[in-house]
Amino acid sequence: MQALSGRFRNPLLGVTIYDIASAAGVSIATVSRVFNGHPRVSCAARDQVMEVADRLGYQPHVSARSLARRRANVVAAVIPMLTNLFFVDVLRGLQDRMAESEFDLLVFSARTLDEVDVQLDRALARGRAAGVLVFSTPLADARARRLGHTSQPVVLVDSVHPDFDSVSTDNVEGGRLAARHLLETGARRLALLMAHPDSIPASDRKQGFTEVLDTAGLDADSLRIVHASDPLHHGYSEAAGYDAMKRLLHAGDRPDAVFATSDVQALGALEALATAGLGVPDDMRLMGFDDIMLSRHVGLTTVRQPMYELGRLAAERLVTRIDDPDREPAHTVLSPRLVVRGTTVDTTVARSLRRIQPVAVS
Amino acid sequence: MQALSGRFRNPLLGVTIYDIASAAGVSIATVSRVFNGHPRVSCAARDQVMEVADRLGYQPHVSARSLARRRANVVAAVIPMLTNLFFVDVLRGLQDRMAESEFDLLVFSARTLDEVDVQLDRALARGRAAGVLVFSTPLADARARRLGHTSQPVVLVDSVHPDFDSVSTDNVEGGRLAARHLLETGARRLALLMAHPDSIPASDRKQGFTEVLDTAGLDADSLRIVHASDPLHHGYSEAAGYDAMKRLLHAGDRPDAVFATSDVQALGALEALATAGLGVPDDMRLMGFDDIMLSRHVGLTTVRQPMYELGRLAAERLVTRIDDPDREPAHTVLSPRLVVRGTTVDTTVARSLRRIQPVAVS
DNA sequence: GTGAAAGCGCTAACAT
DNA sequence: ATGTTAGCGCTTTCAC
Repeated sequence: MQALSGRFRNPLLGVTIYDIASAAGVSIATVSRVFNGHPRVSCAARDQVMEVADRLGYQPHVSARSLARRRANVVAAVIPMLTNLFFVDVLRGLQDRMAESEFDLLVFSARTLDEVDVQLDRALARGRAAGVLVFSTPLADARARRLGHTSQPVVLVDSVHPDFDSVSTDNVEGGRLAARHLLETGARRLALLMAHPDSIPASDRKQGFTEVLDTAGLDADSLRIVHASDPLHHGYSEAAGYDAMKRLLHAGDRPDAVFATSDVQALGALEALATAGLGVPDDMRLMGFDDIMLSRHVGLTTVRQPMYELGRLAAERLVTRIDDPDREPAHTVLSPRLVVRGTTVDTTVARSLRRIQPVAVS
Repeated sequence: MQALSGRFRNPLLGVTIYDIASAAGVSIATVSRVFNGHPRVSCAARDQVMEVADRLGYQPHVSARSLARRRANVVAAVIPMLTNLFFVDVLRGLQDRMAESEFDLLVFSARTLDEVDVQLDRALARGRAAGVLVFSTPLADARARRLGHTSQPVVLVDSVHPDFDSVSTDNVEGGRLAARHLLETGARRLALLMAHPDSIPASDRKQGFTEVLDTAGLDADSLRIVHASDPLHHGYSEAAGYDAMKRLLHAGDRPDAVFATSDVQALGALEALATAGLGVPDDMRLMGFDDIMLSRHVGLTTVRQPMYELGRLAAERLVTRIDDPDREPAHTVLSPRLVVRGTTVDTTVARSLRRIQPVAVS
């Protein structure tokens, strides 16, 4: 066995296939084949290569590999508003699925939807990622074109567009669940705390919500709608909820039930109510959307999105599409579920309900 | 201006510097120089190159770049227990700082400390990352050697080791703050809800905690210590806290104050108390550590770690070290802060305290 | 089954 | 200031 060749450098930093090849007495092609599970290699050669590689602590160089293969070994996730606990669970699902694949996960987070475009460009950089997951981002023309112009597989999470794979929750149905529940508790003067009006999920929830109210025969006056004033996080923030509730209370003619388009908003609203000295659910019923971890502790009634599954499925879909880029876009829609807690019904009732419908720990 | 050369492929997929060079009538070296901000290029050439690159939608290929430069364009963060809300805030700080740099962020999460080693290997793969951030991971010999053997810059977050840069909170001091506060509320029969005994942060908090009790002259009998039974998440979980509190109550001789080594544990403990029909703070005082977002809503007294700053500083430190790998390891220790809420003192008092010491929104 | 050789797209040292 | 050229470490034909 001859000594390591002239290519030898820092033994820890740069063991290359050349080093392995010369130490194992084979060509670099054989080494490469061994590391790519190529079938046409003799057992003898394979064993020899593996032994040497092990001894020298060889690791393939990821950039060299992806350059030669013309395929990146990471996927990118573009996530606006990581502050929203919603994304934490989704991210977990994503992580878990990706850990099983050959891909690593690049995370780009954005505080506003404008920042999303910047991060999207970073994520779509040539050779950067084998695929991109785009979270909760309305795909107006410019952005859709940008995504369409790339040959990279794209999967939309929590938003929908005909040209791309998507995984989302049935937000319209979620809105219906909320409306039905509030009506069932006896509420008649309702209010809707909206996120930014551009937000597709929020609009969908609104649609389902108002649809049920219409069907129930409530007139237009019985629903008040308050929009988030702050564009930050697209209105999905405690501050936005707090502020919206303040304005709602200030306007007089207090509603008896409020549906916020997200839990974070609802929590802000809850604080505004506490500050105003109002009790929940006695003075006002309140519910949110998402079922983030916090909501269980606070006892907030909400519509649960299967967040972890959302992340896992999205990752699954992306991996599938990377392997087969030419399939038709598929759209997966998950069902939301009502979770009744103490902010809409008397707590003793809520407790017994909770016992029947235990909180899922995903 | 001649047409694109034979190297021309998919106009969207693979515009290379060769395409730009021939279209702009310069050499590839000049194109490269323009894109690397090299000073010695004429304005004319620069403008011409930029114009063409813009028109053709050129983007440098990241893998090719990092291969040629011998430097990756991403940094990796290895994060155990992403479920713990603690990490969410740290991650935000990280993200914000990294967005300002040339580096993108690769996230590796692990559910247990064993998984950390697997993810660490992925993160340390040759050519993968320009640097690695390792979160909350005890660096026993094997792991420290593994990290020492790589030439990649490593920054420890929430743990300390002489060989590496680190950014952490003064956990011993945090433990002291907790003990002093509980003593001040009049508590005399104390209990400590520990995470896994291997956890360095938890041990440090314990050390500070017991130190103050000793100084105050409490005998050994007045402190009961319960360890997390479940190794998952290293004991930093609601389930662990719930279980530990159950065992504590079951053992009889109820303590009048409990310090949990993390907020998530404290929340679990809180549930166990509620289930047992015990009130807080009347029947028992309870406090945690971290000050995750949830704690404010629940009204949990706790010791706040500056999580966002932890993330930001760690990122800062890593970027610095990548630029200058030979500097001495630096250790930054941030100060924790007591945050008094309703689980240790009567709520009206807590409210007035809160007014004086408003919750920081980082 | 194996090796030689031609790239992958870029950077950087060396010329001029 | 600009071009030529030799890599970076790997994959992948194409011969044999």
